[in-house]
Amino acid sequence: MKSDELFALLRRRGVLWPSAEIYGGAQGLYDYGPLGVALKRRLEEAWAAWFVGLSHDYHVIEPAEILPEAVVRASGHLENFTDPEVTCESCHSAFRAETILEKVRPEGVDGLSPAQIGEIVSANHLKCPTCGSLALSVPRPFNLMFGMDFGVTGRERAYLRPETAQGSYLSFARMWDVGRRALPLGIAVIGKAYRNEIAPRQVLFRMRSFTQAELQIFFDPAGFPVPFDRVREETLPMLRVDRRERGEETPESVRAGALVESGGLPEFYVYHLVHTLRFFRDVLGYPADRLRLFEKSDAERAFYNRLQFDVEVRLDSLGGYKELGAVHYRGDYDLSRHSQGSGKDLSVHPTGKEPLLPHVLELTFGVDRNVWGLADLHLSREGERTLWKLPSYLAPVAVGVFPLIGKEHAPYALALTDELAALGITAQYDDGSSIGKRYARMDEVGTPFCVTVDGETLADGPAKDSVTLRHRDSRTQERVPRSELAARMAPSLRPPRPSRA
RNA sequence: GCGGGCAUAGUGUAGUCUGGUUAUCACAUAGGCUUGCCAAGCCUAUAACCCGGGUUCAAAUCCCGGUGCCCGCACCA
Repeated sequence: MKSDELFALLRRRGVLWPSAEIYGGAQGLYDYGPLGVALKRRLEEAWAAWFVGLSHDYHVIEPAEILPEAVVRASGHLENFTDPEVTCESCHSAFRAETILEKVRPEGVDGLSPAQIGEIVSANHLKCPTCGSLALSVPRPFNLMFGMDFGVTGRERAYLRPETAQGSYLSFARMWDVGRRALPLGIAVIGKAYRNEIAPRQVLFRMRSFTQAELQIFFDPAGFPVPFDRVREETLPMLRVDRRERGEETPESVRAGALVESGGLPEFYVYHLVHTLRFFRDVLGYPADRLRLFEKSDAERAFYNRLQFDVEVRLDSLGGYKELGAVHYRGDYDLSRHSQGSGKDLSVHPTGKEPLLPHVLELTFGVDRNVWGLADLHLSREGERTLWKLPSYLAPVAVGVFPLIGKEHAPYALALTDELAALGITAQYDDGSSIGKRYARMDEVGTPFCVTVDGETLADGPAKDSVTLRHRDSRTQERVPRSELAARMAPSLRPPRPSRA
Protein backbone atom coordinates (compact mmCIF):
# COMPACT_ATOMS: atom_id res chain seq x y z
CA MET A 1 0.00 0.00 0.00
CA LYS A 2 1.12 3.55 -0.66
CA SER A 3 2.08 5.78 2.23
CA ASP A 4 -0.89 8.11 1.63
CA GLU A 5 -3.37 5.30 1.46
CA LEU A 6 -2.00 3.65 4.58
CA PHE A 7 -2.03 6.90 6.54
CA ALA A 8 -5.60 7.66 5.42
CA LEU A 9 -6.70 4.26 6.66
CA LEU A 10 -4.96 4.66 10.00
CA ARG A 11 -6.39 8.14 10.43
CA ARG A 12 -9.91 7.05 9.59
CA ARG A 13 -9.82 4.22 12.09
CA GLY A 14 -8.53 6.47 14.85
CA VAL A 15 -5.08 4.96 15.05
CA LEU A 16 -3.10 8.09 14.28
CA TRP A 17 -3.46 11.67 13.08
CA PRO A 18 -1.42 14.89 12.79
CA SER A 19 -1.10 16.94 15.97
CA ALA A 20 -2.81 20.31 16.14
CA GLU A 21 -4.85 19.33 13.12
CA ILE A 22 -7.38 22.12 13.61
CA TYR A 23 -4.54 24.63 13.26
CA GLY A 24 -3.33 22.99 10.08
CA GLY A 25 -1.03 20.52 11.76
CA ALA A 26 2.47 20.82 13.13
CA GLN A 27 5.29 19.34 11.14
CA GLY A 28 6.72 16.19 12.57
CA LEU A 29 4.18 15.81 15.37
CA TYR A 30 1.48 13.14 15.50
CA ASP A 31 -1.17 12.05 17.98
CA TYR A 32 -2.16 8.47 18.62
CA GLY A 33 -5.85 7.67 18.90
CA PRO A 34 -7.42 4.91 20.97
CA LEU A 35 -6.43 2.04 18.71
CA GLY A 36 -2.99 3.51 18.13
CA VAL A 37 -2.31 3.82 21.85
CA ALA A 38 -3.42 0.25 22.44
CA LEU A 39 -1.23 -1.05 19.63
CA LYS A 40 1.75 1.02 20.70
CA ARG A 41 1.50 -0.10 24.32
CA ARG A 42 1.30 -3.74 23.30
CA LEU A 43 4.30 -3.24 21.07
CA GLU A 44 6.20 -1.70 23.97
CA GLU A 45 5.18 -4.58 26.22
CA ALA A 46 6.27 -7.11 23.63
CA TRP A 47 9.62 -5.33 23.29
CA ALA A 48 10.15 -5.33 27.05
CA ALA A 49 9.07 -8.97 27.40
CA TRP A 50 11.64 -9.94 24.79
CA PHE A 51 14.65 -7.77 25.49
CA VAL A 52 14.36 -7.17 29.20
CA GLY A 53 13.57 -10.89 29.35
CA LEU A 54 17.08 -11.67 28.12
CA SER A 55 18.40 -11.60 31.70
CA HIS A 56 17.21 -11.36 35.29
CA ASP A 57 19.55 -8.42 35.67
CA TYR A 58 17.86 -6.27 33.04
CA HIS A 59 15.39 -3.70 34.35
CA VAL A 60 13.11 -0.94 33.09
CA ILE A 61 13.45 2.57 34.50
CA GLU A 62 11.80 5.87 33.69
CA PRO A 63 14.23 8.78 33.74
CA ALA A 64 13.27 12.43 33.32
CA GLU A 65 12.81 13.77 29.81
CA ILE A 66 14.63 17.03 30.52
CA LEU A 67 18.41 17.05 30.69
CA PRO A 68 20.38 19.79 32.44
CA GLU A 69 22.91 21.49 30.19
CA ALA A 70 25.86 19.87 31.97
CA VAL A 71 24.58 16.46 30.90
CA VAL A 72 24.35 17.22 27.20
CA ARG A 73 27.69 19.01 27.32
CA ALA A 74 29.33 15.89 28.75
CA SER A 75 27.49 13.53 26.42
CA GLY A 76 28.73 15.47 23.42
CA HIS A 77 25.28 16.40 22.18
CA LEU A 78 25.69 20.12 22.69
CA GLU A 79 28.73 20.09 20.48
CA ASN A 80 28.12 17.24 18.07
CA PHE A 81 24.40 17.41 17.71
CA THR A 82 24.97 20.75 16.09
CA ASP A 83 25.36 20.50 12.38
CA PRO A 84 26.95 23.67 11.04
CA GLU A 85 25.28 24.47 7.75
CA VAL A 86 26.66 26.58 4.96
CA THR A 87 24.25 28.16 2.52
CA CYS A 88 24.96 29.60 -0.90
CA GLU A 89 23.73 33.20 -1.17
CA SER A 90 23.46 32.83 -4.90
CA CYS A 91 21.46 29.63 -5.43
CA HIS A 92 20.25 29.04 -1.84
CA SER A 93 21.52 25.49 -1.66
CA ALA A 94 22.42 24.30 1.82
CA PHE A 95 25.30 22.02 2.72
CA ARG A 96 26.84 20.61 5.82
CA ALA A 97 30.02 22.50 6.58
CA GLU A 98 31.79 19.18 6.84
CA THR A 99 30.97 18.39 3.22
CA ILE A 100 32.20 21.74 1.95
CA LEU A 101 35.44 21.53 3.91
CA GLU A 102 36.14 17.91 3.04
CA LYS A 103 39.04 18.65 0.65
CA VAL A 104 40.86 21.28 2.68
CA ARG A 105 40.18 19.83 6.10
CA PRO A 106 39.77 16.08 5.94
CA GLU A 107 39.88 15.75 9.73
CA GLY A 108 36.38 17.23 10.00
CA VAL A 109 34.90 20.29 11.63
CA ASP A 110 34.40 19.07 15.18
CA GLY A 111 35.34 21.73 17.67
CA LEU A 112 35.42 24.60 15.20
CA SER A 113 33.23 27.61 15.83
CA PRO A 114 30.96 28.84 13.04
CA ALA A 115 33.20 31.89 12.63
CA GLN A 116 36.30 29.71 12.24
CA ILE A 117 34.57 27.61 9.61
CA GLY A 118 33.59 30.80 7.80
CA GLU A 119 37.22 31.92 7.76
CA ILE A 120 38.39 28.62 6.31
CA VAL A 121 35.72 28.83 3.61
CA SER A 122 36.77 32.30 2.47
CA ALA A 123 40.53 31.73 2.93
CA ASN A 124 40.37 28.73 0.58
CA HIS A 125 38.03 30.44 -1.92
CA LEU A 126 35.63 27.48 -1.68
CA LYS A 127 32.86 27.44 -4.24
CA CYS A 128 29.30 26.32 -4.09
CA PRO A 129 29.13 22.75 -5.43
CA THR A 130 25.83 23.50 -7.13
CA CYS A 131 26.33 26.79 -8.95
CA GLY A 132 30.03 27.51 -8.51
CA SER A 133 29.43 30.84 -6.80
CA LEU A 134 31.85 32.11 -4.13
CA ALA A 135 28.97 33.53 -2.10
CA LEU A 136 29.00 30.90 0.65
CA SER A 137 27.67 32.17 3.95
CA VAL A 138 29.21 31.90 7.38
CA PRO A 139 27.64 28.73 8.76
CA ARG A 140 24.70 29.08 11.04
CA PRO A 141 24.78 26.57 13.87
CA PHE A 142 21.77 24.36 13.97
CA ASN A 143 21.25 22.24 17.02
CA LEU A 144 18.80 19.43 16.74
CA MET A 145 17.99 19.59 20.44
CA PHE A 146 15.08 21.56 21.83
CA GLY A 147 16.52 23.92 24.42
CA MET A 148 14.64 25.72 27.17
CA ASP A 149 15.05 28.00 30.14
CA PHE A 150 15.33 26.05 33.34
CA GLY A 151 14.54 27.39 36.77
CA VAL A 152 13.37 30.88 37.67
CA THR A 153 16.53 32.89 37.13
CA GLY A 154 16.56 32.29 33.39
CA ARG A 155 20.28 31.71 33.59
CA GLU A 156 20.14 27.95 33.55
CA ARG A 157 19.56 26.01 30.37
CA ALA A 158 18.14 22.54 29.88
CA TYR A 159 17.23 20.37 26.90
CA LEU A 160 14.62 17.83 25.95
CA ARG A 161 16.46 14.54 25.66
CA PRO A 162 17.45 13.74 22.07
CA GLU A 163 17.71 10.05 22.96
CA THR A 164 16.43 8.05 25.90
CA ALA A 165 19.81 6.40 26.44
CA GLN A 166 21.28 9.28 28.45
CA GLY A 167 18.93 8.57 31.35
CA SER A 168 20.28 5.05 31.58
CA TYR A 169 23.88 6.27 31.74
CA LEU A 170 23.00 8.85 34.38
CA SER A 171 21.27 6.17 36.46
CA PHE A 172 23.96 3.55 36.10
CA ALA A 173 25.67 4.24 39.44
CA ARG A 174 22.35 4.18 41.29
CA MET A 175 21.29 1.00 39.53
CA TRP A 176 24.57 -0.62 40.45
CA ASP A 177 23.97 0.20 44.10
CA VAL A 178 20.36 -0.94 44.24
CA GLY A 179 20.97 -4.08 42.21
CA ARG A 180 23.06 -7.18 42.57
CA ARG A 181 26.28 -5.36 41.74
CA ALA A 182 26.94 -7.77 38.94
CA LEU A 183 27.71 -7.37 35.26
CA PRO A 184 26.17 -7.54 32.75
CA LEU A 185 23.58 -5.08 34.01
CA GLY A 186 20.83 -3.94 31.67
CA ILE A 187 18.88 -0.71 31.89
CA ALA A 188 15.92 -0.24 29.60
CA VAL A 189 13.96 2.91 28.89
CA ILE A 190 10.82 3.26 26.84
CA GLY A 191 9.85 6.86 26.27
CA LYS A 192 9.79 9.99 24.24
CA ALA A 193 12.81 11.62 22.69
CA TYR A 194 12.81 14.97 20.92
CA ARG A 195 14.71 16.28 17.95
CA ASN A 196 14.13 19.47 16.05
CA GLU A 197 14.49 17.79 12.69
CA ILE A 198 15.25 19.99 9.73
CA ALA A 199 12.87 18.19 7.43
CA PRO A 200 10.35 15.90 9.12
CA ARG A 201 9.00 13.57 6.47
CA GLN A 202 7.28 10.29 5.88
CA VAL A 203 4.82 10.41 8.74
CA LEU A 204 6.17 8.29 11.58
CA PHE A 205 9.68 8.03 10.17
CA ARG A 206 11.11 11.37 11.07
CA MET A 207 9.18 12.98 13.86
CA ARG A 208 10.11 15.76 16.24
CA SER A 209 8.66 13.88 19.19
CA PHE A 210 8.96 10.14 19.02
CA THR A 211 9.15 7.05 21.19
CA GLN A 212 12.27 4.99 21.58
CA ALA A 213 12.74 1.70 23.36
CA GLU A 214 16.39 1.26 24.26
CA LEU A 215 18.25 -1.29 26.30
CA GLN A 216 21.72 -0.37 27.50
CA ILE A 217 23.70 -3.41 28.58
CA PHE A 218 26.72 -2.59 30.76
CA PHE A 219 29.33 -5.31 30.68
CA ASP A 220 32.91 -6.13 31.62
CA PRO A 221 35.06 -5.41 28.55
CA ALA A 222 37.20 -8.40 29.51
CA GLY A 223 34.31 -10.70 28.79
CA PHE A 224 30.59 -10.73 28.11
CA PRO A 225 29.62 -14.39 28.47
CA VAL A 226 26.74 -15.50 26.28
CA PRO A 227 25.38 -18.97 25.45
CA PHE A 228 26.60 -18.67 21.89
CA ASP A 229 26.12 -22.32 21.00
CA ARG A 230 22.40 -21.75 21.17
CA VAL A 231 22.53 -19.31 18.26
CA ARG A 232 25.60 -20.56 16.36
CA GLU A 233 23.63 -22.20 13.53
CA GLU A 234 21.14 -19.36 13.07
CA THR A 235 21.54 -17.57 9.75
CA LEU A 236 21.42 -13.81 9.50
CA PRO A 237 20.64 -11.57 6.49
CA MET A 238 23.86 -9.57 6.43
CA LEU A 239 24.78 -6.58 4.33
CA ARG A 240 28.31 -5.76 5.37
CA VAL A 241 30.48 -2.86 4.30
CA ASP A 242 32.52 -4.85 1.79
CA ARG A 243 29.43 -5.98 -0.09
CA ARG A 244 27.90 -2.54 0.08
CA GLU A 245 31.00 -1.07 -1.52
CA ARG A 246 30.44 -3.41 -4.45
CA GLY A 247 27.00 -1.90 -4.87
CA GLU A 248 25.06 -4.80 -3.40
CA GLU A 249 21.67 -3.99 -1.91
CA THR A 250 20.45 -7.44 -1.01
CA PRO A 251 21.71 -9.23 2.07
CA GLU A 252 23.46 -12.56 2.06
CA SER A 253 22.60 -15.30 4.47
CA VAL A 254 25.45 -15.90 6.91
CA ARG A 255 25.70 -18.31 9.85
CA ALA A 256 26.12 -16.66 13.22
CA GLY A 257 29.10 -18.92 13.85
CA ALA A 258 30.78 -17.74 10.65
CA LEU A 259 30.41 -14.10 11.65
CA VAL A 260 32.56 -14.85 14.68
CA GLU A 261 35.00 -17.32 13.12
CA SER A 262 35.77 -15.37 9.97
CA GLY A 263 33.68 -12.22 10.16
CA GLY A 264 35.61 -10.43 12.86
CA LEU A 265 32.65 -9.88 15.18
CA PRO A 266 32.66 -10.77 18.87
CA GLU A 267 30.35 -13.52 20.13
CA PHE A 268 28.36 -11.28 22.44
CA TYR A 269 27.65 -8.92 19.57
CA VAL A 270 26.46 -11.59 17.17
CA TYR A 271 24.41 -13.19 19.94
CA HIS A 272 22.49 -9.95 20.34
CA LEU A 273 22.15 -9.52 16.60
CA VAL A 274 20.44 -12.90 16.54
CA HIS A 275 18.03 -12.01 19.32
CA THR A 276 17.28 -8.68 17.70
CA LEU A 277 16.59 -10.34 14.37
CA ARG A 278 14.37 -12.92 16.05
CA PHE A 279 12.35 -10.15 17.63
CA PHE A 280 11.59 -8.56 14.28
CA ARG A 281 11.01 -11.84 12.51
CA ASP A 282 9.35 -14.05 15.13
CA VAL A 283 7.70 -11.59 17.51
CA LEU A 284 6.64 -8.83 15.13
CA GLY A 285 6.14 -11.32 12.32
CA TYR A 286 8.04 -9.34 9.68
CA PRO A 287 8.77 -11.55 6.65
CA ALA A 288 12.34 -12.81 6.79
CA ASP A 289 13.01 -11.84 3.19
CA ARG A 290 12.32 -8.18 3.98
CA LEU A 291 14.90 -7.88 6.73
CA ARG A 292 18.57 -7.07 6.56
CA LEU A 293 21.31 -6.19 9.01
CA PHE A 294 23.00 -3.18 7.51
CA GLU A 295 26.52 -2.49 8.66
CA LYS A 296 27.46 1.17 9.01
CA SER A 297 30.88 2.12 7.74
CA ASP A 298 33.45 4.09 9.72
CA ALA A 299 32.27 7.28 8.08
CA GLU A 300 28.57 6.63 8.64
CA ARG A 301 28.77 5.48 12.23
CA ALA A 302 28.13 7.82 15.08
CA PHE A 303 31.52 8.83 16.43
CA TYR A 304 31.09 6.90 19.68
CA ASN A 305 30.07 3.59 18.09
CA ARG A 306 32.65 0.87 17.55
CA LEU A 307 30.18 -1.39 15.77
CA GLN A 308 26.83 -0.46 14.36
CA PHE A 309 24.36 -2.61 12.47
CA ASP A 310 20.96 -1.19 11.65
CA VAL A 311 18.00 -3.50 11.40
CA GLU A 312 16.43 -2.50 8.12
CA VAL A 313 13.07 -3.58 6.82
CA ARG A 314 11.85 -3.21 3.26
CA LEU A 315 8.57 -1.29 3.32
CA ASP A 316 6.45 -0.86 0.21
CA SER A 317 4.77 2.29 1.53
CA LEU A 318 8.11 4.09 1.76
CA GLY A 319 9.72 2.51 -1.26
CA GLY A 320 12.71 0.76 0.25
CA TYR A 321 14.66 -0.36 3.27
CA LYS A 322 14.10 1.66 6.42
CA GLU A 323 15.93 1.60 9.74
CA LEU A 324 13.63 0.26 12.46
CA GLY A 325 16.19 -0.63 15.08
CA ALA A 326 19.90 -0.98 15.66
CA VAL A 327 22.61 -2.69 17.67
CA HIS A 328 25.40 -0.36 18.78
CA TYR A 329 28.60 -1.19 20.56
CA ARG A 330 29.36 2.12 22.25
CA GLY A 331 32.45 1.06 24.16
CA ASP A 332 33.05 3.06 27.34
CA TYR A 333 32.34 6.38 25.65
CA ASP A 334 29.26 7.29 27.66
CA LEU A 335 30.40 6.33 31.14
CA SER A 336 33.79 7.88 30.66
CA ARG A 337 32.32 11.14 29.37
CA HIS A 338 29.90 11.30 32.30
CA SER A 339 32.69 10.42 34.72
CA GLN A 340 34.63 13.42 33.44
CA GLY A 341 31.59 15.66 33.22
CA SER A 342 30.24 14.94 36.66
CA GLY A 343 33.50 14.38 38.48
CA LYS A 344 32.09 11.07 39.79
CA ASP A 345 34.04 7.91 39.21
CA LEU A 346 31.57 5.62 37.45
CA SER A 347 33.83 2.59 37.41
CA VAL A 348 32.60 -0.37 39.43
CA HIS A 349 34.20 -3.07 41.50
CA PRO A 350 32.56 -6.45 40.91
CA THR A 351 33.25 -9.09 43.53
CA GLY A 352 36.56 -10.83 42.89
CA LYS A 353 37.64 -8.51 40.11
CA GLU A 354 39.63 -5.36 39.65
CA PRO A 355 37.68 -2.09 39.33
CA LEU A 356 36.65 -1.43 35.76
CA LEU A 357 34.67 0.96 33.62
CA PRO A 358 31.92 -1.05 31.90
CA HIS A 359 31.37 -1.01 28.17
CA VAL A 360 27.93 -0.54 26.70
CA LEU A 361 25.99 -2.55 24.15
CA GLU A 362 22.94 -0.60 23.09
CA LEU A 363 19.87 -2.20 21.52
CA THR A 364 17.59 0.46 20.11
CA PHE A 365 14.11 0.20 18.71
CA GLY A 366 11.98 2.88 17.09
CA VAL A 367 8.51 2.32 18.50
CA ASP A 368 6.59 4.64 16.16
CA ARG A 369 8.48 3.42 13.14
CA ASN A 370 7.48 -0.11 13.99
CA VAL A 371 3.85 0.86 14.46
CA TRP A 372 4.14 1.97 10.86
CA GLY A 373 6.02 -1.18 9.95
CA LEU A 374 3.28 -3.34 11.44
CA ALA A 375 0.74 -1.48 9.34
CA ASP A 376 2.80 -1.64 6.16
CA LEU A 377 3.67 -5.32 6.43
CA HIS A 378 0.51 -6.80 7.91
CA LEU A 379 -2.29 -4.59 6.63
CA SER A 380 -3.58 -5.43 3.17
CA ARG A 381 -6.58 -5.43 0.95
CA GLU A 382 -7.80 -8.79 -0.24
CA GLY A 383 -10.46 -7.89 -2.74
CA GLU A 384 -13.15 -6.04 -0.82
CA ARG A 385 -11.71 -7.16 2.45
CA THR A 386 -9.20 -5.11 4.44
CA LEU A 387 -7.31 -7.35 6.79
CA TRP A 388 -4.70 -6.46 9.38
CA LYS A 389 -2.83 -9.65 10.19
CA LEU A 390 -1.27 -8.39 13.40
CA PRO A 391 0.25 -10.96 15.71
CA SER A 392 -2.56 -11.66 18.19
CA TYR A 393 -0.67 -10.31 21.19
CA LEU A 394 -0.25 -6.93 19.46
CA ALA A 395 -3.86 -6.45 18.38
CA PRO A 396 -5.54 -3.46 20.06
CA VAL A 397 -8.72 -5.49 20.54
CA ALA A 398 -8.37 -9.18 21.32
CA VAL A 399 -11.94 -10.22 20.72
CA GLY A 400 -15.13 -8.80 19.27
CA VAL A 401 -18.34 -9.98 20.91
CA PHE A 402 -21.56 -9.91 18.87
CA PRO A 403 -25.18 -10.88 19.37
CA LEU A 404 -26.39 -12.67 16.25
CA ILE A 405 -29.82 -11.12 16.70
CA GLY A 406 -29.48 -7.77 18.41
CA LYS A 407 -32.61 -7.76 20.51
CA GLU A 408 -32.57 -11.37 21.62
CA HIS A 409 -28.88 -11.99 22.30
CA ALA A 410 -27.64 -8.61 23.43
CA PRO A 411 -27.86 -9.08 27.22
CA TYR A 412 -25.95 -12.33 27.07
CA ALA A 413 -23.31 -10.86 24.75
CA LEU A 414 -22.89 -7.78 26.93
CA ALA A 415 -22.41 -9.92 30.02
CA LEU A 416 -19.89 -12.05 28.16
CA THR A 417 -18.00 -8.93 27.06
CA ASP A 418 -17.69 -7.81 30.65
CA GLU A 419 -16.63 -11.26 31.78
CA LEU A 420 -13.81 -11.41 29.23
CA ALA A 421 -12.71 -7.88 30.03
CA ALA A 422 -12.55 -8.76 33.72
CA LEU A 423 -10.17 -11.58 32.80
CA GLY A 424 -7.85 -9.08 31.16
CA ILE A 425 -8.87 -9.81 27.58
CA THR A 426 -9.67 -6.66 25.64
CA ALA A 427 -13.18 -7.31 24.39
CA GLN A 428 -15.33 -5.05 22.28
CA TYR A 429 -19.07 -5.41 21.97
CA ASP A 430 -20.74 -4.55 18.65
CA ASP A 431 -24.36 -4.92 17.63
CA GLY A 432 -24.31 -2.49 14.72
CA SER A 433 -25.49 -3.24 11.19
CA SER A 434 -24.98 -6.80 9.95
CA ILE A 435 -22.86 -9.61 11.30
CA GLY A 436 -20.70 -9.48 8.18
CA LYS A 437 -19.86 -5.85 8.68
CA ARG A 438 -18.93 -6.45 12.28
CA TYR A 439 -16.49 -9.15 11.22
CA ALA A 440 -15.15 -6.83 8.55
CA ARG A 441 -14.63 -3.98 10.99
CA MET A 442 -12.73 -6.27 13.32
CA ASP A 443 -10.60 -7.61 10.44
CA GLU A 444 -9.61 -4.08 9.56
CA VAL A 445 -8.19 -3.31 13.01
CA GLY A 446 -6.52 -6.68 13.41
CA THR A 447 -8.77 -8.29 16.01
CA PRO A 448 -7.77 -11.97 16.03
CA PHE A 449 -11.00 -13.40 17.49
CA CYS A 450 -14.71 -12.80 17.20
CA VAL A 451 -17.33 -14.44 19.36
CA THR A 452 -20.99 -14.61 18.35
CA VAL A 453 -23.86 -15.37 20.67
CA ASP A 454 -26.67 -17.14 18.78
CA GLY A 455 -29.88 -19.05 19.34
CA GLU A 456 -28.10 -22.19 20.43
CA THR A 457 -26.29 -20.30 23.16
CA LEU A 458 -29.56 -19.52 24.87
CA ALA A 459 -31.64 -22.60 24.03
CA ASP A 460 -31.67 -25.66 26.22
CA GLY A 461 -29.72 -28.36 24.48
CA PRO A 462 -26.21 -29.72 23.98
CA ALA A 463 -24.90 -26.34 22.80
CA LYS A 464 -26.29 -24.30 25.68
CA ASP A 465 -23.83 -21.64 26.85
CA SER A 466 -21.53 -22.22 23.91
CA VAL A 467 -20.67 -19.57 21.34
CA THR A 468 -19.04 -19.51 17.93
CA LEU A 469 -15.38 -18.49 17.94
CA ARG A 470 -14.27 -17.07 14.62
CA HIS A 471 -10.62 -16.82 13.62
CA ARG A 472 -9.49 -13.74 11.72
CA ASP A 473 -7.06 -15.07 9.13
CA SER A 474 -8.86 -18.27 8.14
CA ARG A 475 -12.38 -16.98 8.80
CA THR A 476 -13.16 -20.42 10.19
CA GLN A 477 -15.54 -20.90 13.07
CA GLU A 478 -15.81 -23.38 15.85
CA ARG A 479 -18.22 -23.89 18.68
CA VAL A 480 -16.68 -23.30 22.11
CA PRO A 481 -18.25 -23.55 25.58
CA ARG A 482 -18.33 -20.19 27.31
CA SER A 483 -16.33 -21.60 30.20
CA GLU A 484 -13.41 -22.51 27.93
CA LEU A 485 -13.39 -19.33 25.89
CA ALA A 486 -10.80 -17.31 27.80
CA ALA A 487 -8.44 -20.26 28.10
CA ARG A 488 -8.66 -20.86 24.35
CA MET A 489 -7.62 -17.31 23.50
CA ALA A 490 -5.22 -16.46 26.30
CA PRO A 491 -2.08 -18.30 25.11
CA SER A 492 -1.93 -16.41 21.81
CA LEU A 493 -2.44 -13.09 23.59
CA ARG A 494 0.83 -13.24 25.50
CA PRO A 495 3.93 -11.90 23.76
CA PRO A 496 6.77 -14.42 23.34
CA ARG A 497 9.83 -14.35 25.56
CA PRO A 498 13.32 -15.33 24.52
CA SER A 499 14.59 -18.73 25.51
CA ARG A 500 17.40 -18.26 27.99
CA ALA A 501 20.30 -20.55 28.52
C1' G B 1 16.33 24.74 3.17
C1' C B 2 15.85 24.54 -2.68
C1' G B 3 12.90 22.96 -7.09
C1' G B 4 8.31 20.76 -8.98
C1' G B 5 3.28 19.08 -8.04
C1' C B 6 -1.17 18.91 -5.08
C1' A B 7 -5.15 20.78 -1.42
C1' U B 8 -13.52 19.88 -2.19
C1' A B 9 -17.86 15.89 3.79
C1' G B 10 -14.67 10.71 7.92
C1' U B 11 -12.54 8.35 3.00
C1' G B 12 -12.20 8.51 -2.37
C1' U B 13 -13.99 11.93 -5.88
C1' A B 14 -17.05 15.47 -9.93
C1' G B 15 -16.94 20.54 -10.78
C1' U B 16 -11.63 24.68 -11.54
C1' C B 17 -9.10 25.49 -17.85
C1' U B 18 -13.94 29.04 -19.89
C1' G B 19 -16.27 32.82 -12.47
C1' G B 20 -23.01 32.57 -12.25
C1' U B 21 -28.98 27.18 -9.77
C1' U B 22 -29.64 24.37 -3.43
C1' A B 23 -21.45 21.93 -4.97
C1' U B 24 -21.71 15.68 -7.90
C1' C B 25 -21.43 10.62 -6.86
C1' A B 26 -19.87 6.37 -4.08
C1' C B 27 -18.30 4.31 0.35
C1' A B 28 -18.20 5.14 5.55
C1' U B 29 -20.98 6.91 10.10
C1' A B 30 -25.88 7.42 13.02
C1' G B 31 -31.22 6.06 13.37
C1' G B 32 -35.45 3.04 11.50
C1' C B 33 -37.67 -1.27 8.76
C1' U B 34 -36.29 -6.03 7.08
C1' U B 35 -32.78 -10.15 7.42
C1' G B 36 -30.16 -13.47 10.82
C1' C B 37 -22.90 -16.16 10.63
C1' C B 38 -19.10 -13.01 6.80
C1' A B 39 -19.19 -5.53 4.04
C1' A B 40 -27.22 -7.80 1.37
C1' G B 41 -31.74 -4.44 0.58
C1' C B 42 -35.06 -0.03 1.41
C1' C B 43 -35.94 4.78 3.98
C1' U B 44 -33.97 8.92 6.80
C1' A B 45 -30.15 11.90 8.94
C1' U B 46 -25.23 14.02 9.73
C1' A B 47 -21.28 15.93 6.83
C1' A B 48 -16.87 19.53 2.62
C1' C B 49 -14.62 23.93 -1.18
C1' C B 50 -6.91 24.40 3.64
C1' C B 51 -6.15 29.67 5.87
C1' G B 52 -5.80 35.05 4.91
C1' G B 53 -6.06 39.02 1.54
C1' G B 54 -7.24 40.95 -3.48
C1' U B 55 -10.08 41.43 -8.36
C1' U B 56 -15.46 41.24 -9.47
C1' C B 57 -22.34 42.69 -9.26
C1' A B 58 -20.74 37.54 -8.21
C1' A B 59 -14.91 33.29 -6.43
C1' A B 60 -14.42 26.10 -5.07
C1' U B 61 -13.12 28.41 -9.93
C1' C B 62 -8.89 34.16 -11.43
C1' C B 63 -4.49 36.82 -8.73
C1' C B 64 -1.11 37.41 -4.28
C1' G B 65 0.63 35.64 0.43
C1' G B 66 0.63 31.77 4.13
C1' U B 67 0.13 26.69 5.86
C1' G B 68 0.16 21.52 5.07
C1' C B 69 1.08 17.14 2.16
C1' C B 70 3.62 14.35 -1.95
C1' C B 71 8.06 13.65 -5.28
C1' G B 72 13.29 14.90 -6.24
C1' C B 73 17.85 17.34 -4.12
C1' A B 74 20.10 18.42 0.56
C1' C B 75 19.86 16.83 5.71
C1' C B 76 18.97 12.58 9.22
C1' A B 77 24.45 13.29 15.84
